Amino acid sequence: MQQTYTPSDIEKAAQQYWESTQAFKAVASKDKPKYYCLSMFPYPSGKLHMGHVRNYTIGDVLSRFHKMKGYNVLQPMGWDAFGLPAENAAIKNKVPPAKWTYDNIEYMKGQLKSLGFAIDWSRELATCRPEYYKWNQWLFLRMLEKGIAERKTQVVNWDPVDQTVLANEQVIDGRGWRTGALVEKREIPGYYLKITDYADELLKDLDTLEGWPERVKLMQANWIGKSTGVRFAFSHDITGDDGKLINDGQLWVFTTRADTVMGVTFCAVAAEHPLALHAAKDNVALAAFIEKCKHGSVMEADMATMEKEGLPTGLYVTHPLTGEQVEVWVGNYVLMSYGDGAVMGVPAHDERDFAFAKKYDIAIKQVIANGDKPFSLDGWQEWYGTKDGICVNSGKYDSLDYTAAVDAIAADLAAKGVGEKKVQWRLRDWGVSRQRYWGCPIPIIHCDDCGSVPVPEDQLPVVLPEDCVPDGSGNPLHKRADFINTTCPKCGKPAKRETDTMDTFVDSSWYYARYATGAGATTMVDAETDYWMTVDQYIGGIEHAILHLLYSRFWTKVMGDLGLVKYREPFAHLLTQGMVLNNAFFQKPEGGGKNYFWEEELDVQRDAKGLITGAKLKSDGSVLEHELTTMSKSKNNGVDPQALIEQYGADTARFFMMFAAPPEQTLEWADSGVEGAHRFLKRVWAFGHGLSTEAKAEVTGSLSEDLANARREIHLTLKQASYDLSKQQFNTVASACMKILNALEKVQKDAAAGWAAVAHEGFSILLRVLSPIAPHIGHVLWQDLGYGSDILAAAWPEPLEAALKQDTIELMLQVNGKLRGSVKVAADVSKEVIEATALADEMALKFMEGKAPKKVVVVPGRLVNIVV
RNA sequence: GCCCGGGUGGUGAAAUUGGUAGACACAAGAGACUUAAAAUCUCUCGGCCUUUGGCUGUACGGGUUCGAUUCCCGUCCCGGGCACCA
Repeated sequence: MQQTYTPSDIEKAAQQYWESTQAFKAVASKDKPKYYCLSMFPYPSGKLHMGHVRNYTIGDVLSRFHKMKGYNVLQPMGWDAFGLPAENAAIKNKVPPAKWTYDNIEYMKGQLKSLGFAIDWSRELATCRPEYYKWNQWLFLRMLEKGIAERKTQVVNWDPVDQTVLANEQVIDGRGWRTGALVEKREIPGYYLKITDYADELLKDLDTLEGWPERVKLMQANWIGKSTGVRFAFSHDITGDDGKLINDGQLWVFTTRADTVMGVTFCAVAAEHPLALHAAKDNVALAAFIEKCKHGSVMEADMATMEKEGLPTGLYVTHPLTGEQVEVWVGNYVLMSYGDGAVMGVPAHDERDFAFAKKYDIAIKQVIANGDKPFSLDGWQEWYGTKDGICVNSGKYDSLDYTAAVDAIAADLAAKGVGEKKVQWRLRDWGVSRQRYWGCPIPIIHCDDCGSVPVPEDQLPVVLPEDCVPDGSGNPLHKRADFINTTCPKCGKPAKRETDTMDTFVDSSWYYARYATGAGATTMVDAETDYWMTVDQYIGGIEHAILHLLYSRFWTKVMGDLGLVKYREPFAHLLTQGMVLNNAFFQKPEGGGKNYFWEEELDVQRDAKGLITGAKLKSDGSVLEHELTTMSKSKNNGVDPQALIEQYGADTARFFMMFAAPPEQTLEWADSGVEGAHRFLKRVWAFGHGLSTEAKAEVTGSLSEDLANARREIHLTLKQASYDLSKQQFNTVASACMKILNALEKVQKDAAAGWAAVAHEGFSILLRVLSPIAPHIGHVLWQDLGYGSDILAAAWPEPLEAALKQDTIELMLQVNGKLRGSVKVAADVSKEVIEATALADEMALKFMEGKAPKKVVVVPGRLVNIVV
């Protein structure tokens, strides 16, 4: 074997071996338990970044570990290939999104292959291929039939200059990212999937997901947001132009605080609410305010932080319990699309209403008391808003607590026929229509006579033309007569195709099932899918904790209800990988937004601790701001792993990435430890080279103390590493590899008889623990040292009790909880003997200062604490 | 603003989830080898002090406990998500 460690040769040889033996081709088989290990597929943005390397190395370590444990492993890979960045690239470079995407896929696939991942490439898919998205369309049509999909109106960001719908990401400080024009809210028709019909099951089934992190389940539960409240109506006799009562003379609201209904002093409605529009007809100021509300953001974060503003309508409604007249206001914080587009205002017991009432001088009426805490109008107190209190100033409801008051008030409202208890979900239906070109066409044909007609199944897929070049204004499909013009499937007259495409979350909601179908499947899923599903281990970024994972769970349940699959949940175990962060440098140009620059374009100043104190553009010296954020194409801060792979090899890149931090932890990227990882692999190689000429033998008989200690250290470390692997804590598995090598190197080669046996035993353990992380060097050394032909077929090592055995153990000695020394005792000694030994210890006596022990705490195998 | 995480040496981190704080590394410093450099190897490395010893120390302030990085309450800071980025 070669004397020097040359990753390029080693990695080529190992990869050729895997390729020629089809080592990672997954074949359904009942002989072994199956292990479906899935990493979230990448968006083909151009190059891999460190987040990808982290994600896929984690998946690969788990895949290879399970292969060695005797599982039938499936690890597939594919491309989340539709999306906005391809259109942005098209605008910039005048290249069709399809070409850009396919070129990126080809390059990134090469990068993934060079990292030596144990992927079954025969199952590769790209969501922009008709043979894949055909089934999006097919399932969408099934959902339409079942009433799970429906057409209604949606609110979008509209750029009036480009005449284009903007994604939230493209709205910067209320303006279009390219035009700088003030963005308007606009209502347009679109398709929704009724995920709210599944809210209950999506919430309940979280309890069955034992392999999911608690925090993700908690986030999903909060997102679904089940709350029980009361929906009730204020009455009015306001008539519209047609002479009829607006909304049948009822203003409906929903509240989770029905116990405070007696404290209502105003109502607030959304700017688009019929009462608001009615009042605005002869109120210029109100009309202007409503117009202004149209320019607000549709994003929840903006809604929650913006200044709450409102205007009175001059209209009054009647309180259903008190009969009092309550004024209706228009509030910029009330959403028409949420509930009934109206809310009750209880300033005394809702922080937002309190601020609103103070600002506009609306009455504040206390109806909840907490002990004898004084209620003051001066400032908001935390307790005003809590549910622990009793009703006051509430007539017959006085002295009731929260639960009793809600029950009584709900009953009275129900008796009058103007209200009822209602379960309310925070979760909203999933709007899937996108006014964008590079996505899966929605299979609908619009006919002047027949309306919206589903495309017949035998005409699927509706194929997206791949040669369009978007220019940023409107959807380029509108200019494609060959795509748009068709005939109505119902009446045969000329008709137009829907040009909206589907949300890319649709594509990623079921790809895991498609990987598992057999080659050449003629249905969406097949019998082989049943063998592989569910996914045993899913790995991906924590940023997907809610949306993608919730949509996938929903999609699975829909497929289940359509009889396509038997499982109700797609992912048994979930590992949420921490994000890889890097500094991003930007300037804020006039008109808002952020312009990002690559660090190479800048001079970055740092203080003695390495913290960034400032950054200037090399070209003109202008000053930049910086933030620590996720690596992404749009922020010009992604670190391409290619240079690392070329300089040090894939094994170093993988090993370093695993060593740098535990997988779930956020990682601030710095390559300062890469050298160390590489040095370690060089030492592994050198040790293997030295050992390759030593005869192999079983460890027998008694060993010298040094050898026995080294062997115990190795087996102890192995035990810890196996435990760490079960916890999916790979950074300490990597350091375990280093500890084993340190132990092996520490004993002199000629120290004693039996050295070679211990060294071979230890080194073969090292290679097996190391190989899931650094598979190339593991594979080649395993062969070169003659341990076997394929390390993947080798059994996972088990620590030997004989090697771990110890006669005496050392316990830490504490006096009053402070470390004062240690005591050595026989390993099998009783608590009483330990106590006696400790109390007789010189250091113990010194720090007891002659006082009698009050208590002696003995923790077996760890410590003894004398309390005086 | 709301929901979910995180904060430990100069740096990345570890601590078998209440039991020796800083394993394993990186960086730095000193030394060995070398004509020299690289590579490699050895040693030192949280802070303070009166240094074969002691005090102190896990963002900050309290609490529970024989014992707290770990559990509880409060505060500050950082990251993720907030429904059209993926």
